Amino acid sequence: MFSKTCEYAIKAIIYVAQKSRDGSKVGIKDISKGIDSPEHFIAKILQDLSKKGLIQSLKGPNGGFYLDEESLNRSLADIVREVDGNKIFTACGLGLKQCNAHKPCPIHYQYQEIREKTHEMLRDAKIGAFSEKLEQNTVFLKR
Amino acid sequence: MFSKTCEYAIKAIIYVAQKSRDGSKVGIKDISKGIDSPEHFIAKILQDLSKKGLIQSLKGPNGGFYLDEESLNRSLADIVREVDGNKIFTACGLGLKQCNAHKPCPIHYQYQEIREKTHEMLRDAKIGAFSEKLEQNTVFLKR
DNA sequence: ATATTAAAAGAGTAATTTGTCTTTTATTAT
DNA sequence: ATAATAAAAGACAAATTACTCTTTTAATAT
Repeated sequence: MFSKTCEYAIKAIIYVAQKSRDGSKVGIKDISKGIDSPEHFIAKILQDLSKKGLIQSLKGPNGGFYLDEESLNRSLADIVREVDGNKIFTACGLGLKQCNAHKPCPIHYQYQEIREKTHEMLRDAKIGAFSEKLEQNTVFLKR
Repeated sequence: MFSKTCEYAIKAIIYVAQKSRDGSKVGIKDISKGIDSPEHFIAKILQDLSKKGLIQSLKGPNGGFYLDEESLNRSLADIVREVDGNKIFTACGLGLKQCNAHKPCPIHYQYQEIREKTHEMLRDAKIGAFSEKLEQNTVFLKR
């Protein structure tokens, strides 16, 4: 479904969203442990997301990653689009470059439905919405 | 969604299904052109599928690939399972090793639905069912 | 029997994705 | 100002996926 990079990105952002609710900032080590990902790898990923404005950061003591209001209101679809591109929302299931109602692949219409459902699910999943469930341990980011 | 290998496998099998309806056999070059794939690569893939019994082959003059009755009655799900494994039907959307109703990831239930729809679509898609549409040019395997 | 045909097998290379390590830059507390 | 902290940046390394090329084996037609 998603690349490893994208999986880590999603988990990291959800993790930071919850951990920085009180205004504090979250360090790489904390994040990497919290989502069970390679430390330097997630560092790279967050640098990219930071450049793209999907996460905020501050260097130095008491520095770390956090999310501003805008970032909190984003959906998983926004993250996925930035990290994996929009092929998951648009590409043909069999890899055809041109695949549409006029010249459909054998699974065009069936896969279109799945793409739409996927898009819907990611669009409806707002970053900020998971914090409470994480807090209450009714959803998890590792294991 | 699928690996390149799996995309080629699906297209090749559907192609062979149609082309060998009259009892003839289809050569690698023909297949590779018919589905627009690298010739030697699809050769490797078909060797594997042949070992696994998802496609039949015969060497020598007038040899090539074809599908027996059993193979024609298989679904795309069977091919996908053999080529990419069953992670597409079972794995967690965020890559968690343990992810279930008891310890769900943030998108567990939503993604479960998508997995089920995907499974359903592939299970219902029988290899033999595409031949007529291909013949009539209402579905396509390349471009 | 022999030449021809076409898949099977094997041994690579190339590209992409995933992950690691080291150095630099920015921020803050003292 | 200086030391400490933590992200940014850059250069690799490993693993996986995608693809290529050559040789061998099996079947068939003559």
